[in-house]
Amino acid sequence: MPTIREVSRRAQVSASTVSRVLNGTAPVAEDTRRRVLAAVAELSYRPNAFARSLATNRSGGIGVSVNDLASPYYGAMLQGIEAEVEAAGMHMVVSSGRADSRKEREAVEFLLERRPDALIVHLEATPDMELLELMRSAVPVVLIGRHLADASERCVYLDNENGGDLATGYLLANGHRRIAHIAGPLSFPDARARLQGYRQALENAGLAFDERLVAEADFLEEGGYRAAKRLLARETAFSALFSANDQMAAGALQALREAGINVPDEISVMGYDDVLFARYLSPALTTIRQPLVEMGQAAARIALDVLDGRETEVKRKFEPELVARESVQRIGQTVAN
Amino acid sequence: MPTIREVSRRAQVSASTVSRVLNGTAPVAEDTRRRVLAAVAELSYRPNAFARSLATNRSGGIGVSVNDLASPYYGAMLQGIEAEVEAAGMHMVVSSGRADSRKEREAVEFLLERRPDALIVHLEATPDMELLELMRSAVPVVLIGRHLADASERCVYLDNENGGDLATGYLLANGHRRIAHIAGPLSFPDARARLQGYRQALENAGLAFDERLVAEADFLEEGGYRAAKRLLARETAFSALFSANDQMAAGALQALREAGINVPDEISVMGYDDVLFARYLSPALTTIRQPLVEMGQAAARIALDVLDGRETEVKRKFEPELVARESVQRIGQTVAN
DNA sequence: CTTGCGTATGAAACCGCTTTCACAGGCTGG
DNA sequence: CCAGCCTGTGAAAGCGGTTTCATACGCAAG
Repeated sequence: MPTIREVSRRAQVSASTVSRVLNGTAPVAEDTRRRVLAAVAELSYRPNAFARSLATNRSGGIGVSVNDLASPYYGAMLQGIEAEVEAAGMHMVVSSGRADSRKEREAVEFLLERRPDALIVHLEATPDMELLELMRSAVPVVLIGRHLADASERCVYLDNENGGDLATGYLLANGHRRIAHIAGPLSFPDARARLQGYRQALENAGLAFDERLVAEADFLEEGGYRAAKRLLARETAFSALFSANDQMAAGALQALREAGINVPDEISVMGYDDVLFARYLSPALTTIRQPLVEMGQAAARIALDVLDGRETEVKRKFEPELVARESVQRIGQTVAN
Repeated sequence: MPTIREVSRRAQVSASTVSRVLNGTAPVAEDTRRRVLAAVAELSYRPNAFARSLATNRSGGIGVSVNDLASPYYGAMLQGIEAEVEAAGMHMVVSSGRADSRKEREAVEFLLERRPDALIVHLEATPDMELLELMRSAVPVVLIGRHLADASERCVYLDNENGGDLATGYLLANGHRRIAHIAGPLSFPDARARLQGYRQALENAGLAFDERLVAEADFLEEGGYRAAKRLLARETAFSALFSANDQMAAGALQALREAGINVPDEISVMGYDDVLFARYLSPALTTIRQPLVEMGQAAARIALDVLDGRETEVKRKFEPELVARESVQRIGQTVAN
């Protein structure tokens, strides 16, 4: 591996000059500049990233923590983050927190040790207080998928309460009155907000909240499957089911199928997130779209803006959007097959 | 941020000693050791990762390149890699190559610039020659999901030909004779091998290969959907459809549904990969399982072993396994609903 | 013809760690 | 009793960049 000094010797200049040419930090005579570039090419020189980091105190890395690398939900976010980060010539260091407060803390610690220039985190299990403390640390932190009133300008989030309301409202508009809900882990703000939106919509429609219609699960397929079974076992009739995310909805669909219940003829099902596979479920899942890729991009853009000391004007609050497909149907109606 | 020198002053020792305590690179008297540790704690000192990297020429990072961060396929692999890499106290720098030979090259270049200690790459579009050249470079490279005869010990892969054969054989065993195939991009070795396995199985069964039964697509849902439509439009009857991956199978399922064709009563569908959502499709997808998480782990383990100069004894070649669910049915039979 | 300024460049300090080398002191074995 | 060897420690030399500071040069202004 050639060093900057070797390049400088070959180009008959000092190391400083090579550095200046490469970084454009000071004017260099056109002639010198060409010699340097030629030497760089001939030796196929690559600056040593460590040395550069040490000198500049910049790693060029953005630490990213999400819950689960294998989930389509986080995958979409990562994709958005990656696009922006790499466009800025930086890279992502990713680690997952597995939705456990201790593990989340470890993941953040882990990333911080690598001295990233900024952190983009999706932390669900970490309490607000701890989050605020983290955000006071030296490295800029952007929160994704969560809103903290005290750090609003560093949060990219979706109005989940509105989303829950939208989902439930759509079911109500289709004539449903007995609407079950599979909630996410209620220790997560997202899950609570969606549940809250659900209650809100019921209330607005003059319907009483019935906790026998609610089952808490874990945002995973298997959990949704089991939650649906529990709901069914309670023998509290319902004509529609709103799941707090698509993954659980997929599980629920399976549980209903196994129980010989036709969706949407007998029970309508509503998801949340609009992950990629939602449209390929059968029936294609009606759901609430979260613009995950865009949210990832926004988070990255904010982080980069903060790093460069720019005042950021990126959109932070995203609105949920209903995506009507086949799994919800007007009550009483039956689709001809 | 305290430096090692501040710690050393506080503990009344030299910086060397602090370094030795922290890294365990040389024996240190128990008493000194305690003083150092105390000073570290009091100052909440964290070694500067850049300086350390510069001195040791080790970044502690493993570069990982996959095609698509949002796909369940790569997500599972990443998960496996992450587990091993973090257990070894290292981190992942990830970048995606988007299955395009130029972009793949860029992604690798990008990672190499960050001086990772090793590279784990899933490169589909890059030609063998270029791959071999990459593997001759200074940093250890592990190939995942692809086999190069000339670098076998650095490849973690699945026997895809066998997988294609297994899938097709299962359909044959269920009495199917007219079996269509949605292939992946034939520029990818994986896709070619699966197609080859398909031909192989047909041949073994004494059936002629009929290219009208094969449609090439892109490994994505949408592509599978369109490929299935094309196949249907050809009016070449078939009773079973083998898709080279689950994502395309999901799309195909949708196309068949739209065409009013019942799966599996009229046409059986076979996937490949067993990604998470496969079981939640309707009908639940019968598929070929690729142990993606394990393969990711194996790749990481090999990389770490090479780094430590250990002779690795990790399994490299994985065997496909059939997962029978509901989308394939014995020909002529009809499941009671 | 000075003076002064702007431009282009080099020397050297510095970033914070690891590691080599030297050495002191206490033991061991011949 | 002394040579030789451990064990524990410090000083200093890197690692390979960036950046500050000084300087040389050319040219315009006085």
